[in-house]
Amino acid sequence: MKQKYAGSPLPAAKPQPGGARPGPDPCAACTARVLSVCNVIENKDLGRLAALTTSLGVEAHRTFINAGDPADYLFNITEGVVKVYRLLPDGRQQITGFLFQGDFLGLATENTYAFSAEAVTPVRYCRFGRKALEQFLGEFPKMEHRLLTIASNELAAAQEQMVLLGRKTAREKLASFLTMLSRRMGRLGRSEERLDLPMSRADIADYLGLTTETVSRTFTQFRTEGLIELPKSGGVRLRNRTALAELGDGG
Amino acid sequence: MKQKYAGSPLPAAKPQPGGARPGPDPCAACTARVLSVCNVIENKDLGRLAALTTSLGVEAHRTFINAGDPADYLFNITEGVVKVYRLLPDGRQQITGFLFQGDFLGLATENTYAFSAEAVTPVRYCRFGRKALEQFLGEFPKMEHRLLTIASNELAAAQEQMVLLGRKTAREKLASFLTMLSRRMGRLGRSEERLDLPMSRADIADYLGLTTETVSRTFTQFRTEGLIELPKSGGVRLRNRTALAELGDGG
DNA sequence: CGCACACTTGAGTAATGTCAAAGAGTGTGG
DNA sequence: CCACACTCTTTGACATTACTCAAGTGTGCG
Repeated sequence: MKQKYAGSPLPAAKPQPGGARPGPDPCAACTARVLSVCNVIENKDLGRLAALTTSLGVEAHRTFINAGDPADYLFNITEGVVKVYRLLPDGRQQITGFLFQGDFLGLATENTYAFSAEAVTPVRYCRFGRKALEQFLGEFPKMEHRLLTIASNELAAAQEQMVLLGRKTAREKLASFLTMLSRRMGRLGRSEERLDLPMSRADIADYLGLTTETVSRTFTQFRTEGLIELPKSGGVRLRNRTALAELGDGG
Repeated sequence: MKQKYAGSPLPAAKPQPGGARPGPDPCAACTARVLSVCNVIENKDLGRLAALTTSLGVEAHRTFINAGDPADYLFNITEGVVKVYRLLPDGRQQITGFLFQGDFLGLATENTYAFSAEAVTPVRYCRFGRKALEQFLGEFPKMEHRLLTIASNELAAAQEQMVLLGRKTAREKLASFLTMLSRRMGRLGRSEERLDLPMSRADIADYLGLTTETVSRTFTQFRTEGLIELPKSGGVRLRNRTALAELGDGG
């Protein structure tokens, strides 16, 4: 199996970059805090937040939210990559987003989740009880305000993705995807040129509304055209980010 | 021109169902209030809300939000149908949503709008200054909470639309659209069987990621199969809503 | 009455999907 | 240590859905 992360055991409490560390006040030590919803809570109140939080790890390929399950928790990804998706009855899948360090997950107005979420790599997250978090939000309106900002951002991203799915060609879709990922990694302080691509071709296809074959062929096209390199070690190197960004914008 | 609403003049202050009426406390008289974000504000505070509000009307086919413009206002649709859309540089259009009575519009985190909005029929809306509304939200956290609920609902709808755009066939897309519209009209207390379809075939196509021709052909198919009727007077009658709903769900 | 516009229908095309097979990397067990 | 099995990816041949281009129909408005 080529799968880089399959079955790798995930130590329950191993301190790692971006992970919430165990201890009396894990939130204070959380290296993902600056990236996340928690950054609006002052140090003196972090203990309160920590009290609602459980830090958990899941191995790659484990589904930790199932569509239809009671929506009892909200999540904050502290490490790893998550895919959020919906299924049609016959198994067709649409991935609605990939989540990274600092991303928030679980906003729902129904009593059950309308989506599923699966770890693409080994993942660590903080889990909040819904009821408890709602009470906390009542006391800290700053956090509710922050959540509204996050939701607004996601809404804008969702609209952008609708343009991609409804109106872009396969080439434009893949170029958009690589550009988005590159910018995302930049914001996380990682390389914008050399991307890991932890998700499979099938996942990329299910995110872009294509098939694996079309994704693969388009990668090959881009390589042939000198836009990217596909090292044997995996991942992708963007050789011409400007051209990719323009192509992705339909220019 | 078949266009039912083109150029029809819109009296600036004519009282009409769902419209905010002029007067000392227009919000108190607003028949769209129960449907909208404003329903969390108690009667005694409605005057405060009314003070930030301007009730305006636009004629059909007028664009009242332009992508790229400063995001100085938020909107609450009180009457009519609005399309929200994004454009690619070469003119390809993706409609991200149709808005009806009571719908809220304008959440944005950037300083400029990332989308455009155009009246499909004559439209009336309440307009809030962004700064003023933000201050108001600080005083009425209930309203901020309500906005978060609205944003969460929209997020769920956006994910549903991504499934449609990325994974459904033309038939499934149109069936989903008709079903969604039918349920929407039901919630507004209108007929779920007899739909107006104020938007053009081109708009429907731009919403579903199709062309007008494909939308037209699929309508004809549905009519041939006895799923719908297409009266000369316009609109559509759903003859088998159950079958349409199943088709739309990919069942 | 006739133009303008939206909608429908038809014919042919192109982009992407489907089906099939081969290549490549990784882990397992002999 | 090597061979096998497994999965992911790539590539090829072909099929199909939906798009493009084009013409024709219908309706409202000037």
